[in-house]
Amino acid sequence: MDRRVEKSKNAIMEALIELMKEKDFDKITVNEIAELANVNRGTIYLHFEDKFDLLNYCIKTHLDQLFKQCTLGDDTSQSSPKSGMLQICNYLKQNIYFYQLLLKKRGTPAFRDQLLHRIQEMLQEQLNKSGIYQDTNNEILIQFISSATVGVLEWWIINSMPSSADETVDQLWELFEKIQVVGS
Amino acid sequence: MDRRVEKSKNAIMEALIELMKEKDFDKITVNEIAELANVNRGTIYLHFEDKFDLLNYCIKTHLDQLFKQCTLGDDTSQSSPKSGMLQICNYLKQNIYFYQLLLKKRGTPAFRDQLLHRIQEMLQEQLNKSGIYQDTNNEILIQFISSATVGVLEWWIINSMPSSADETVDQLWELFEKIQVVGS
DNA sequence: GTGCATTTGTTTGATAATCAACAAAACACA
DNA sequence: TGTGTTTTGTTGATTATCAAACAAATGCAC
Repeated sequence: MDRRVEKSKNAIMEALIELMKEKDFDKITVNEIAELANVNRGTIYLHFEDKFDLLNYCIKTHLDQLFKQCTLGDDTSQSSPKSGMLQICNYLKQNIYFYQLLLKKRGTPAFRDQLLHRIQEMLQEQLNKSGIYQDTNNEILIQFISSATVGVLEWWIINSMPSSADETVDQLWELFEKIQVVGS
Repeated sequence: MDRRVEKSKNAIMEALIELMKEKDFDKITVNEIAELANVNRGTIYLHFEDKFDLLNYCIKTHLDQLFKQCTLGDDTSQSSPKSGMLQICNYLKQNIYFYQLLLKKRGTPAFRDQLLHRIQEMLQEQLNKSGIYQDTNNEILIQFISSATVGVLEWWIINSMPSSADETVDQLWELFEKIQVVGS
């Protein structure tokens, strides 16, 4: 990708996030974003459909980073689903401000949706690998687990992570074991 | 000025300064600057003759900022030459790392020269205003005072500002009074 | 509602920055 | 000294960004 588009996109994304710290998403004007990003307003429309497209791209980029960083450890000895989840939690912790912002502020169910989708994909992959639960309806199972997981993560983030990452994942895994979706 | 050239120039300048913290000026390659600035190498040549031109521009920009900020207080009640010098010292203090870098590292007598020149201009203006010493040779006087002043500043900066700004300016002014270049 | 101001998307031509390639200069080193 | 490598400046073709202007849509006060 051309240096220029990368720089512009980054500046625009950062500007949006910065502005979202101060005011509601739909109170933010494209002009403000352009100004803070130090970019011509037209440049924003060059890369994004509109404000909403920009927000989605923003979220996507951050989730990309999260999942990339967390599957990066796959080549090490530790690559169990549980350690993957622990990595995710630790990454969330590092960027708590950003994720809290996206979950607390209304107007961004898009974030929850994308996160849910990612978790579902991750689970699907894990299930295919492990081969367990081959006989049951995977759709329902995935829906069940992913919703539960995202719910817990959502709670964990919004409440400023009252329990430690390890503790949280441990408890989560205990529940999984009870459902017998992971080896007890 | 076009947004793009400002952004590029700033990135390039910052990159050079960043690199000068680590290695000697003439060991720095244009490629490195471009890389760190995240700018095409050609872009550097678009704005600057070469490395040396860039360095001079760097220094000029920073001195511009210094003197602009320090003559900005002119509309307030305090605008005496002494308070001006105090402002300069305080500004130098704020950016000590940068100025120390330029004075300590060899290969940048350009900085001392530019600073001296600025001080001389400043003095010239002050002398024209006040009208004192009309009868003596202004050239020599300016040379004398500016050299002395820059010398003191140089010492002050290189030695990590061992005395406070007020203290330093007070002492400097005491000497000026002895030469009767300012009212005692 | 009516009018006024702001915001949105889009378009224009002009310009800056990009990449890739190049020859010449400077450098390293056997 | 000669040779291979790095760095330097420069070039040409292409793309991204710019500023300014515009009509349509939206919002807001009265």
